[in-house]
Formats: sequence, structure tokens, C-alpha cells
Amino acid sequence: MTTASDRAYDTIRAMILSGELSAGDALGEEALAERCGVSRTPIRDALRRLESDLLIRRTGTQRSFVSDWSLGDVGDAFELRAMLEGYAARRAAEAMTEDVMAQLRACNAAIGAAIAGQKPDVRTFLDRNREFHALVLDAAGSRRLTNLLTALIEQPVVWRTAHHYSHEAFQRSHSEHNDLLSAFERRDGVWAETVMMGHIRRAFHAYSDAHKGMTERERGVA
Amino acid sequence: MTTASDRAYDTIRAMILSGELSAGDALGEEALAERCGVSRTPIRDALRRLESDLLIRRTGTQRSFVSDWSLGDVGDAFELRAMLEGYAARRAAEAMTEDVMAQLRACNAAIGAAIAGQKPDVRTFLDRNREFHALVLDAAGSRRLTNLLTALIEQPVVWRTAHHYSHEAFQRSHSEHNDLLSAFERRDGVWAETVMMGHIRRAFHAYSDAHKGMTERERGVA
DNA sequence: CTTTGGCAAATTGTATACAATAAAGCCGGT
DNA sequence: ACCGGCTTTATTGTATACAATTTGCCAAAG
Repeated sequence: MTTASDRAYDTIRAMILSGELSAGDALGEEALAERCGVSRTPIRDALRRLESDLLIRRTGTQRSFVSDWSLGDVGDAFELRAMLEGYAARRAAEAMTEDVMAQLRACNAAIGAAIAGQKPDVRTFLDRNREFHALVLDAAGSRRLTNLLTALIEQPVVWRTAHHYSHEAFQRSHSEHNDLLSAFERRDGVWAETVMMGHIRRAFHAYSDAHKGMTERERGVA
Repeated sequence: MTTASDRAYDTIRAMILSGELSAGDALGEEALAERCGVSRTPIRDALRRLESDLLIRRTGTQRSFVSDWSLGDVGDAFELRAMLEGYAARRAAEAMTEDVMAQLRACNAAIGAAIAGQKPDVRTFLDRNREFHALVLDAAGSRRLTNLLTALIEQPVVWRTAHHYSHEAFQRSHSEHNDLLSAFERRDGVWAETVMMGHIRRAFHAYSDAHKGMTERERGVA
């Protein structure tokens, strides 16, 4: 079932990520309730969730604002992801089963197919990439780790970066996943951790470059 | 101001940690509302927070239960703490100021005083220890890191372990804090990280030993 | 004896009304 | 013109009522 609270969460989230609401904007519960077509109760629920995502910030008196994500903040998030997903990869390697391996191989094969042609299927790439990382996380078998990481991974601000990837960048990502598979096959936790950390850091640099380009373009327009 | 929602959160949390509610128990919103003397609205708020602490678990249909913390789960939490607080220590070392150093020294001096006599002041030790770690975390200067760690650190299940510490264990903890101060003075991030990770891991082993003793005692009674 | 169907009770989701609190505007004094 | 305190307004916190959904139970059929 899809509750009103979920819809409100998705709606507000989309408004923030699309730029319809920009950093620093005040988020009144009543105003949001009207825009989402629900009452304040599910809105309050949604705000709590968005707060734990750090997408909104609350003052001492519980007023909500869209939080501003500096490049440094995004860097932080990536650094933490690198550390935690690296750890997840290590644990996954140590606990890997043939069943999960098969799923991972299938998943990365799908990624390979999606980016084979001249015009890569970015949508499929993103979905499968997300699935790949979710499988690794799941294989690590730590609810708490999963809990911490989902908040960090679900940052569509970042996902959109992939739309600016070059052909080489897609191939590189695909190939790094293969390295990961090798490490898993050999139950080599340390190798898996190293590869994963590099994989995430590379993604950050890709984001960083794309972001720099975008802000420069924006500055040119303004 | 202390809101009803906060009181409800504290009350339910205390009920779980004290063992008044045991693992697997169902948490009906109405029943909790009555026990806390508030309505269901702030209870729902509190349950959301407890869920993100992983102190309670929710089924697909949103029913709440006290989650069971196996030794493995606690180990997970400590391992993540070691990694994240190690990272925090590294960053803190790199960004350390004389002002924060002074606060840290004062804090650890207070810890030293609290455990100097034959009968250590456990309460003061815990408060000051918490403050010490909070200062380090703050000095690391990453909101997101703080966000991730607070959920991991605020686990009174674990804090109570200190009541079973030996004289040596207290001294050891105090001395490790001093090592940390040395690393901070020298801006040696790697050293700080190593010391912090060891510090947390040691705490886990202390917990683990104490826990083992406790369950064995329980088994003897039953 | 097990299973399945549906009914009844309990539980959660949502809306709305009201109370408490903080922000903003206003006015008079300096 | 500027500042301090007061009043007004806007916003959030809480309680309660009702709707939607789930769970448990019991009876009847296989």
C-alpha cells in the first residue's frame, strides 16, 4: 500500500531535488500539506524522514528549511560511503555464496549490455548499478550497516551525474564491478574493500568535475 | 522546552533498556500513550525515532516490536563505531585548534580525577567520557558524520558496561585518551585514527566479557 | 483434524480542532 | 532615526475523532 505519508515524502523530496525548492527556503507544514493534497499529519512524518536524510534542516524551534549542500558536504558523504561500502564489500567477500555471485554476475552483465552501444541506456545503467550495490550490501549481512548506508546512497542529486558520464567512465565503472567480482570469487575481503573504495572515490571525482562544469555554466548565464 | 514527544521517547527508551520491555514485545501505540500519559500523536513521533535507532523494528504493516540485539549486532555496532570514530579522530587531528585541545585536556583531567580513588565515580566518568568523544566528533566538522555516529554512540545498553570495569580498565581508557591528545598535538591523523579504533575495540571486548559473565549468571539462575 | 471463509476486535493512518509557542509588526519613548 | 517592549499573526505541538487496514477467532466444510 502507498500511504499519504509516502506520497508526501516523495513529493517534497522531488521538489527539493528538482530545484523547485532551493536551499534555504522555509518549509511550512500547512503550505506543504496543501501542495501535497494531504493533511499536516503525514507531512510531519515526511519531514522527519527528510531530516534524517539531511535534505532538510530544523532550527531549535523546529522550523524546517531546505538544507544547502556545499561541494564539501557532498565530498563528506562520498568519503563516508567509500568507507562504509568498502567495509560492506569486505564483509560480503568473506560471506559470499555462489547464489549471490550468480545474481551479481547477471546484474553486471546487464550493465555491460546497457552501455555497449554508442548511446548508453542511462536509466538501465542506474537501476542495475543500484541493484548491484544493494546486493553487495545485503551480502554483508549487517542490518545496521544497511541502515547507515541507505541514507547515504539515496541521493539522487548524485545519481543524475551519470547522465554526463563519458563512454570511458561507463566502461570503467563496469570493469571495476568485474574486479569486485574477482575479489568476491577469491573471498579476498581486503581486495574487495580496496576496489570498492576506489570505485566510490572515482564516482565522486566524476561528480565533482561535472558539478564544476555546471556551476561555471550557470555563472556564465547569470 | 521539553515536549511530550521527547518525554515519550525517553520513557519508552528507558523501558526498553531497563528490560521492562523485552525483545520481541509488541508496542501498541495506544498502550504506550496511556503509560506515558500523552496522546498517540507524540508516541508515533517517538516510535519513528526509536526505529531509526534500531531499538525497535516495524513489520510490513507498521506494527512495532522491541528488537533483539544479539551479541553479533552489538559487535556490528562497535565495529562501525570504531571505523567512523577513527575517521572522526583523523579529521579532528588535522583540524585541531588550541582552544579545542584545552577543552579536551580539561575533560580528560576530570576523567582522571573521577577514577583516581579506590571507588571510581562511574557517573562522572561516563558523562566526561561522552563529552570527550563529542568534542572529537565536533572537531571533525562533518555534520553527516555526526549524524551517523550519534545513533551508534547513544546506546546505554553499552554504557552500563562501565559499571563492571576494573580499576585497570578505567586507567587504560584514561591513558588511551592521553594518547589521542598526543596525536592531536602533533596533527598526526593516522595515529589518532589508529588509537581511536583500538580504543573502541577494547571497549567492545570489555562489553563482550561482561556480557558473557552476565548471561552465564542468568543461565545459572534459570 | 485441518483448512478456509468471513466476522469482530484491535491497531494503525489520516484529518481536523485547539493550545502553546515563536516570529513579525507596531508603537511610543528616547 | 533607533531601540525596547507589547500586540498580533503565523507556525508548530498535542489531543481526539474517524476511516482503513490488519489480526485473531470461530464455525463450517472437506
